Amino acid sequence: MAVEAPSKHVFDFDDDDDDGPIVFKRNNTSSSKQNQLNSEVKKASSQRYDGQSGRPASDARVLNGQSTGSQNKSIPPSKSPPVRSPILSPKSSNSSAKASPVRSPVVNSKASTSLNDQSKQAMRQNKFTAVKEEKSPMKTTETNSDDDDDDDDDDDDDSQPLSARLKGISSQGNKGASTSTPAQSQRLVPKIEIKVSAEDPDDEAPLSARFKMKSNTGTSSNKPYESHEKKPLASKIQQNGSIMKDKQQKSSLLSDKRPLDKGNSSDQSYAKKPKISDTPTTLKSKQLTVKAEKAEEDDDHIPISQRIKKSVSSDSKTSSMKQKATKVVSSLKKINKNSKKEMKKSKYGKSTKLSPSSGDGQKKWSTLVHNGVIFPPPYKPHGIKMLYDGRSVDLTPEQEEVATMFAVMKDTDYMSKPQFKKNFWEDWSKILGRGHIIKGLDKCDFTPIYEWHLEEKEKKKQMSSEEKKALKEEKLKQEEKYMWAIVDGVKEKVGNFRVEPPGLFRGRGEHPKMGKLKRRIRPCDITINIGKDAPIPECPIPGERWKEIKHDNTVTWLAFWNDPINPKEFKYVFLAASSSLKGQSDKEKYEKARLLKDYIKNIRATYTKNFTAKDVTKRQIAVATYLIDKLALRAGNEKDDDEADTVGCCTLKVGNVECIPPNKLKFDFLGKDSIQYVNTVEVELPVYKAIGQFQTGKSKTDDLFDELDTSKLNAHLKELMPGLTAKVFRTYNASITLDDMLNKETRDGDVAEKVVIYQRANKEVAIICNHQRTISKSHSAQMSRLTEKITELKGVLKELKTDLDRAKKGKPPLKDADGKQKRNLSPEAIEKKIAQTNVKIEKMERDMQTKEDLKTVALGTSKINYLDPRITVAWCKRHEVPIEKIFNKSLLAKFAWAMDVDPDFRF
DNA sequence: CTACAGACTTGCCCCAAGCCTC
DNA sequence: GAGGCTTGGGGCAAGTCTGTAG
Repeated sequence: MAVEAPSKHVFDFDDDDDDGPIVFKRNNTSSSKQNQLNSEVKKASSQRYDGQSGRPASDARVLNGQSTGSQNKSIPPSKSPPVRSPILSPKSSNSSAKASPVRSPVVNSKASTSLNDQSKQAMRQNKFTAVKEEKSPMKTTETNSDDDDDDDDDDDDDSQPLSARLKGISSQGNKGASTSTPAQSQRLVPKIEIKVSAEDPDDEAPLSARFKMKSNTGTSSNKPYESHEKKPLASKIQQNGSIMKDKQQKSSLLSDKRPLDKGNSSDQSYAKKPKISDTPTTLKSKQLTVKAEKAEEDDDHIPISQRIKKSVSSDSKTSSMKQKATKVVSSLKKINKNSKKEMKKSKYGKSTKLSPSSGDGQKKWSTLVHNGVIFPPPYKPHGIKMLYDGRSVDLTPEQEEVATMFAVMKDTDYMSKPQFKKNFWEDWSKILGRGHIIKGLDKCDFTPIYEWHLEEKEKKKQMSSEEKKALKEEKLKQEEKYMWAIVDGVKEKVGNFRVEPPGLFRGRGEHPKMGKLKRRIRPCDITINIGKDAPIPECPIPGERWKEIKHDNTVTWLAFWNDPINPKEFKYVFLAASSSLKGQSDKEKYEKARLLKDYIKNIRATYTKNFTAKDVTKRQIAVATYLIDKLALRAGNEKDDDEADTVGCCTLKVGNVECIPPNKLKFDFLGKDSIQYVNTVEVELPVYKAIGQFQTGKSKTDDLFDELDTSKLNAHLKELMPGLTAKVFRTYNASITLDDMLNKETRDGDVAEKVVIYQRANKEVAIICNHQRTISKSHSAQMSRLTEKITELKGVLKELKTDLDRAKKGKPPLKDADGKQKRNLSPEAIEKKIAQTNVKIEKMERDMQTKEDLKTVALGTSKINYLDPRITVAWCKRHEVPIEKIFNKSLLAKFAWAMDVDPDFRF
């Protein structure tokens, strides 16, 4: 494997999975990004840590945690025990996964969602209302200080998540508002101080720790050989984490490994250079500094409710929990060690920052080694003859291949789409050639091929598990070498190293190109990006060669080819989500969103003021920003005619918005992936009026915001906050909603109950973001089965009650349905049974409700992309919920960078 | 300033595995 | 042990956003 080759010094280490530290290194190391990350990290962690450091206890803890912390942790022996049962984790995952996905191409799922919509609306409405009140903007500006964690600020609702507001409106509105006040007062109290320390037994620590280990092993283990090399960072990390205690040293070593600038760079970051790039940097630096000082105030941003909780709970329980949590997570921490260090530094040094992540043009890596990509096997003709006009037709392998692509899609919705067939025919007929017998699709009968396909599928299914296993291993063996890359000396998983196979284009919605042939990609289509000193990957297809070899370390892709459907576009091969490169940018994304917290008040004030601006563009920007903020709409870039006709905020058409007096707007449009967005919301009157103005004199298909496009909008947003773009609002509102809901609604209870709270918050976010899924085909069957079971149980209950009455009178129970005599039980025993049955019924009814509620809501997308994992990790630590209950294995790997967060972390 | 190229992130669905129930 | 349901991850389409050339 490629990996070994590079081996570079560094590499070797991998073996030990333990070296958790590696991860850190990365962060540090990675040059530009690293910096950023570092900086961010610093913030984030530092914030809490550093920032807090100012603060009493917590800080201390943190610090310790970082460097020493690990030691401390290690101290508690308790840990070890917990570590073990890895098993748990899997289960947990299940639990977490609540919503099961269903598929079926329903476009309008939304309709079904009506309920959701309602709730949404409610929420939103609240928001709106709330918003208005908030207006007092000003603060922000000056405030810029962002802090990472905390900032102070306003207590206003601004900081609050939309959801909060919304809710507030609906029913709960009060909570938010009322609560808030008190909260503030309390907020300072916070946290930590109490942190008592840690003694807690880590027992609980659970899974996460173990998990990590596992995962590592898992990954690595699979591979026979080197556990070392192979292990993904994440795993390493985790392991490290767990191990860490002892290992700190190691970590250091590791860090050393990363020779690249990185390590240093990280330092720099600490140092904080005055930002390079953009504004963001500046901000950041500011933030940092500010933060330090502010520490106390910080919480202002936090929704009151949250604060309250913090303060309150924080005390004893919290602290203890924290400790525990910490421990649990501690393993993870190790990972972060480096980061922590950085943070510390940052504190001191604060300042600098790194360039913003994107770091355009910035160096993303110093050395990059990988093995290129793997191609799908060549087509193997099956020789099954399709029919044309009732007669079997001979096809060349090439013609047959494309015919098979079509035949196999027989039972999909695409077959009912004329556009699909038309495009397919256009491409296939070219391959058939002019004089071919087949003159059109109408007389084609692909059934023989379809049936052959079904048989093949069935054969595969019927293979013995040994055969399946052998096949799997064979595949793994072939792919092994492509699965890993070595970035700056660290082995990282590659995301999509398999070249896309040929097929028919499955565009979503009414895509004009659906059905077109996506031709086979060959080596001569592929550009490889690799380190200068790395060996160029051997072209896996004999006699062919790569299109081009590049050594561009300002980008993260390992390879790309032009999309055969749209040659102007590219298909990239990137590292996996668990890689530190991706982790860094993920973290940066969330830090930016957190930064928005400091500016949001001002931004809202600004757009509110501009609802009535004289200048139309200004007014449109104001209204668009409002919609993006309140409804979490996407920016809405312009699209070409050869793409599906979907819209986002800036591309809304007049017909997509209906004004309903006195001040409601009904939105109905197809958004990304042609998912319908339907929502009726109450808006502030000026917004309502402005929309009306934008609509007058236009036809339904005209642009609502005719003066606007995403670049203008984003340019404006950047004036308000460095680095701010439309999509940041989605991240911000999603994360702050989660943070707020979790903190408001979590109560004492068992883990399962807390998980339900989490799911509910997750669902709220999914609704805000309009993350839908199609209703499972078997949904209604499942529901009726549940209903039946419940009915049955109720029958049982009734019988039991009868038996109970009789038993009390000393009579024997009645015979059962089969006429058999039932066992004679004591009244106590029957009562117990009744109670058990009741519990069962309740649980089933709850499950049913959940299933119904989530039938069109997809929770996964927000979890993966919008919810700052630190919120979840910190909450888990605070409430002693094993992180595995919320994050599955891949999310744990993806969010390795967040595991070490302080339990007090608030978005 | 616009259009386009380029580089990522986000998003839904599919499907093989694993899990659960009977 | 079979069959149905759930899950996790892969696949790849479809967005966002930045930089640059003209």
